[in-house]
Amino acid sequence: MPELPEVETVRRGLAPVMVNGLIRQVELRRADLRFPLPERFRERLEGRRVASLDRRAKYLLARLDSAETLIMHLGMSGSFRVEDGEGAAVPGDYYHARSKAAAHDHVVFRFAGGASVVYNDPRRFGFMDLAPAGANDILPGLGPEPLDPLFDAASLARSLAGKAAPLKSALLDQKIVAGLGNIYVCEALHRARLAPERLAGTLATGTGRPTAGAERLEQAIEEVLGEAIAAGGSSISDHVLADGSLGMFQHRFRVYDREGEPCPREGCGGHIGRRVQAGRSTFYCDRCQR
DNA sequence: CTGTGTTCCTGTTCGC
DNA sequence: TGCGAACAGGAACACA
Repeated sequence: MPELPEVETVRRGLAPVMVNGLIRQVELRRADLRFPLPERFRERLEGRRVASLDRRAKYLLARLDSAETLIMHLGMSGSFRVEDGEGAAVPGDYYHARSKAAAHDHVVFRFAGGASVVYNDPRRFGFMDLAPAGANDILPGLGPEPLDPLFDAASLARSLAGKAAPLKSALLDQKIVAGLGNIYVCEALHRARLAPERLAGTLATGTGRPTAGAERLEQAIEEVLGEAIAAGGSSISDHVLADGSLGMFQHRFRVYDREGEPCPREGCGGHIGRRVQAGRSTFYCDRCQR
């Protein structure tokens, strides 16, 4: 489920509970998620205080006062919710979250003071790991953060230079830009008026100067991610905020899951098509994306 | 090295 | 209504 905006939304929801919180107890309801949980997972967490909760790409990183880092990835269907001491949710539209909960609650972090953070993940594509103290390059191979000022059209064009892969595949590649998934790649390409099957290398030039297409794409990525974060992410089926409420950006999709509808671009007159690329559905306007 | 296809798992939706 | 097939936001891995 979650791409960068959803993970960032989750981070903001969890931060008030987790940051400076003391992990009193960890309950594991199974020994593995997508991968086995790391050695001595409970022992390394219990009694530790969370110094900060960061996000890198689609990963949540809880820095502990032991200098270890708890790495969490939500996979396709993972979500967190916050409960108070009695097992009821903090205020919010909890009903939605509750209906899916319980059966797939895999990990519970209980904090001193009574709040709990519960990880739920029906498909179990998510995972958690602990990076030891002093580990450098905790998440190797990830490309730039798209909302980092260092990410600009020139660096994007450089990353795409020489690539024979279609833009759709290239943007899903976390080494090129970190944090985009199927939805936001489709949305960014539409905003940039670039066809998903266009070859990535065509956005670079020999001179190192970015093309107009690369400029538009970089702008579109920043814009769509920023708007999505402001809307609390997109709730397709699983994404909920930590208080159980829903993200709203799914109502603002221009192409994703809109096959057959008219292109929302003013004066375009095209229609939204769907095709499978790299095994995933790609939605695009058949007229204004080139 | 590059790019594509498969796979992990469960739940929901769609067509007959 | 019931049932099987297709499909779903990710990413590691195998393979050509």
